Amino acid sequence: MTLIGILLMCESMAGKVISKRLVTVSDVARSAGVSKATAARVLGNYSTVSTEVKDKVLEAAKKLGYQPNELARSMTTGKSNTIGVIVGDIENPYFGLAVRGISDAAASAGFDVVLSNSGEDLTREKAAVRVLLGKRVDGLIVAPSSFKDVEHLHEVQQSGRPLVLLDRTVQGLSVDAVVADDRQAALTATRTLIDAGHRRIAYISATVSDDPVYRGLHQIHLSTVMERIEGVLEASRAAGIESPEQYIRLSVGRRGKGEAIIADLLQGKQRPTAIIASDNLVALQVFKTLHQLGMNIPDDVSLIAFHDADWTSVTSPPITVVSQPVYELGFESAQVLLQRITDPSESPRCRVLSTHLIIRKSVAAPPYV
Amino acid sequence: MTLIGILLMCESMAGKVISKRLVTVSDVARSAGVSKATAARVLGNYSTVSTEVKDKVLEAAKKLGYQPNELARSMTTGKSNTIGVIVGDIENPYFGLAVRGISDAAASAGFDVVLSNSGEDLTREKAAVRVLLGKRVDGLIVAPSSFKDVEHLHEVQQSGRPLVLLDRTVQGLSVDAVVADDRQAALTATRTLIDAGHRRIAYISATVSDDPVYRGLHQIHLSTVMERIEGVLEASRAAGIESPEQYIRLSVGRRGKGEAIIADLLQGKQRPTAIIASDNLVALQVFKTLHQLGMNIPDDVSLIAFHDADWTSVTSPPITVVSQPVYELGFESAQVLLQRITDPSESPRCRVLSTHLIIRKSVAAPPYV
DNA sequence: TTGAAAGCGGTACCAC
DNA sequence: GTGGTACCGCTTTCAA
Repeated sequence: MTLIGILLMCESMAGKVISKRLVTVSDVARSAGVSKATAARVLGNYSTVSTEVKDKVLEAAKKLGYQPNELARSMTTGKSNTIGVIVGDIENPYFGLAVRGISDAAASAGFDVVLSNSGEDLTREKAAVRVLLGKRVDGLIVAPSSFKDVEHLHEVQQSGRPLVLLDRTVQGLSVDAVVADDRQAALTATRTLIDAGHRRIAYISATVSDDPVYRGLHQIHLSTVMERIEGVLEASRAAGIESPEQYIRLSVGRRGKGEAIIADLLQGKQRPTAIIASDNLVALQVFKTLHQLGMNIPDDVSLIAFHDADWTSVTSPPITVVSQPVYELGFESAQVLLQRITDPSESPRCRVLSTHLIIRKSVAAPPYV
Repeated sequence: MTLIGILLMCESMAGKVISKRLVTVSDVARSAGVSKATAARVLGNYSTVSTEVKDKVLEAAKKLGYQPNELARSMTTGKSNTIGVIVGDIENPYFGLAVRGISDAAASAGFDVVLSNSGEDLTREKAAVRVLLGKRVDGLIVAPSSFKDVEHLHEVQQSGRPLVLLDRTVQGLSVDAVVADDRQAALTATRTLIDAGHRRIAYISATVSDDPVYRGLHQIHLSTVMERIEGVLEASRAAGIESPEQYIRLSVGRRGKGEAIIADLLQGKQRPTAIIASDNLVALQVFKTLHQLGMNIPDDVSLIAFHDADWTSVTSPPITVVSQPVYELGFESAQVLLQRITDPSESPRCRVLSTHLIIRKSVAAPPYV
């Protein structure tokens, strides 16, 4: 019916269909025989208008198929009712779930979400920040791909729009953040393995690095990775394990030679007897590599993976995992952001959501102690 | 350095920090001692400006920390350089992957992506369409949650902005679409099971319905589901199987009593000997239920699942799957959309991307033939 | 309660 | 090559 209205209008205009020109407040006003201001008042429902005039305008609006131009609206008000989100990799179920948390929180507050994918690339992340800021989002949620280079995040703050960090923190910036207790999680996971008798424990991360062999913190760009490595090392050292860092490997991402790196690690003579995988993609690669090598979980190698993806319970053996409150991470970060948008006065806080270990069947005593 | 510029400016303004007011073209023009028009020309890099003036403007812009207001830009040009995307469930890795395809295609053409989540809810989908249209996206990619109710999609077309359907088609609307060959896929999967000796083949879908038992096509809202059911039934009938529809079940989604529905189905006296799962979430539930029931794959029940999620190869047994070109579905749909944005003249086409079966170990002969 | 008009921050067309 | 200015579609004073 609305559609018919549009068609009629278009055709009535000198007989030829004009589909480009959209219906504006002025059009509605003219059609309803009132001023533009009055029409605007009822269409944007602010101020007060007499009931009869209001009806008249509404009717005209419906007849013409009026749709407000949010761009124009945002331009005058300065608010877009939109929050920008920049994640590392939307293909990763981890972020998918977090984004749903964000969407849900935003939607229930009447906010829209604009999503950008940085691909864990700092350059793209910076570009995304510029774009989103350019679109005048009311606030930004970012999972920063580097905790070292934060100039662009600083610019967000300078623009006066609130910023919330998701999943990861950065250095040298006073900003709200919602993260998981990665250090503690790594500590717990490592201790669990140590308690089971392991002394050679590998941590395998997907984080990119020139060298897959860990040489030091300078290779690390993600706060989560750093936290976890520190957690692993702390637990190891507390147990008197010597040079535990020799078993750390990086760059085991989606597109790379991850399985080769894992195979190398497992074929050294002093091979690890247990592996902690930084996410389930890494866990998957460990699984496949182990299978190819004819090794068994948990008899030959024990495994603990970060992130309780739903499938980790149906493998054989089912995988012991660090369960992270991913949805909550997203939901909470959006909550914080919306709060800051409403009232920017409060000072930044870092919220740490806790994880817990879900014990399944992928951890056992090491093959030879 | 940019930041310092901003700070200086703010502080130089009567000593108090003014963070609200953003730098505009006029500000830059004034600072550079040129007209607004000239400044605009270099800042928006159109038309021609002498090199020296250009440098002067650029310098002033950098000093003040000018950031273009894309909203204003879009308003005058009528283009936002943004495409809107509405998917059913971003948490589903299937859509996550498709969205990455879309993002990649869009990014390489200099377009941004605004994402909305319908949650497979028609009302939310309609709202999302309105919002995105209101934000003046240049085009829309939608995975429609119903092929029957398409009024809102019609409105998109009426607005003059191109629309591309992703993964699913609708009825009564001439529109571009990029989908997989679901019917053919279901046909092939079913035949594979029939060839293995199965006569009682269940199709289990996540699509919501009041009644988990299939009574007829009127329960179905998704074109993909319809296509697949038809494929299953056609292959079954061709093999002389009687009333194959008795084994179809619906509503086995994330939040529901999916496992109970599956358990019921498997405990009937004429239980199916093979199952086709509509996605890997369903497959997962089948896996778990079977395990609880003490049944084995493939000895007691054979399984074929739609979507080759990475984990389906590490279960035991690894699952035979219908591999869908999900990333390509997204990438291609964006390509088509961008093409339509550039040149709206061509008439709509439906592109069907082909799937293929990946044989693994979850299919065997039925337990008793 | 209603109307007229001044912006918001750009673009684009017009003279000069 | 540059400057002046009329828009884009809406919100928001300010008067009437």
